[in-house]
Amino acid sequence: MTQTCPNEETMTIREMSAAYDVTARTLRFYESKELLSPIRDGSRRLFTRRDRARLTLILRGKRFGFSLEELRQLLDLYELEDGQRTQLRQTYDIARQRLADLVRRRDELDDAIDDLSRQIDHIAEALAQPDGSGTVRASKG
Amino acid sequence: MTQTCPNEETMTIREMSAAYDVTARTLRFYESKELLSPIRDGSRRLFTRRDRARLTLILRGKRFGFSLEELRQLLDLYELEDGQRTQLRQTYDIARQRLADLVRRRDELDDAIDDLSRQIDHIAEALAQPDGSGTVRASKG
DNA sequence: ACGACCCTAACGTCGCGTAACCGTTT
DNA sequence: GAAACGGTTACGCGACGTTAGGGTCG
Repeated sequence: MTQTCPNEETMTIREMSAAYDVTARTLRFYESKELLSPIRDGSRRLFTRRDRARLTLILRGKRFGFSLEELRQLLDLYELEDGQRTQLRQTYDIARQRLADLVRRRDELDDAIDDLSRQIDHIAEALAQPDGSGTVRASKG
Repeated sequence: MTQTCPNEETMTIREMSAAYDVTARTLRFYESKELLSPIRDGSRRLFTRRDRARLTLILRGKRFGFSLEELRQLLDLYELEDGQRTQLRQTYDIARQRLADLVRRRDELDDAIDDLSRQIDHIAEALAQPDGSGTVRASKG
């Protein structure tokens, strides 16, 4: 053992990927994008509490539709000066923007679901027909 | 004019992109993926009614969450022998699969929207605080 | 000779997955 | 000596965007 445990709070890449259900590749990728910055034990990565906090935010943020680049910027803002009014304001604004985007996306998805449901019903009807009365043609609108 | 108008029904790439609100690049890309097959006037593309019908389906399909490859297959099925039972069956099955996917995605989106809304409320509270009582820290989950 | 339009070819983007190949530790 | 972990490099996908460079009209 060169230095098996420099700090009880650190985790190996395996432990991280198990704990957060992401691949090791993803963790390395996030490091390369400067979203995480694990310390090193030789060549091996050791992820700190800070990395874990950031990863939590990253994974959440992704669910919100943030891009990794946007998340990096947000994390850096948090890091810079925590609780600072201006940054918080920016985060708030960006978050509200995102929310609006998500809602818009969902509405589109709703439309798509309605449309596809109707299409499926039409196909079902056509399938129920005894013979090829050939009225399936996809146009009409 | 070498052959300005071989058919009144054809459209140039510009006309297409204007009519369907897609870029010329997209149309060329779709041709390269064999989703469209415009005829040529020299090197220039002329899009036929058939191309337009297909593009309509493609753009719809994309809203349904179909990939271009899936759409190509579906279009080819339609083309092959219209109204044929087996193909219709396949289309139906694929469409139902897609629908399930879309619904799952929407549910996730709903969750994300709820989460983000709550986050925004928290930030709003923090912003309402008179001083930096520093309780913004993103963890807690 | 000019702009407006067209073309092809090919690299850039995003978020990783998936090898491939190598070294170290157990 | 082989399994199980770690590492780096680098190509692949999907759906185009984006130069770069050149041809063809009126």
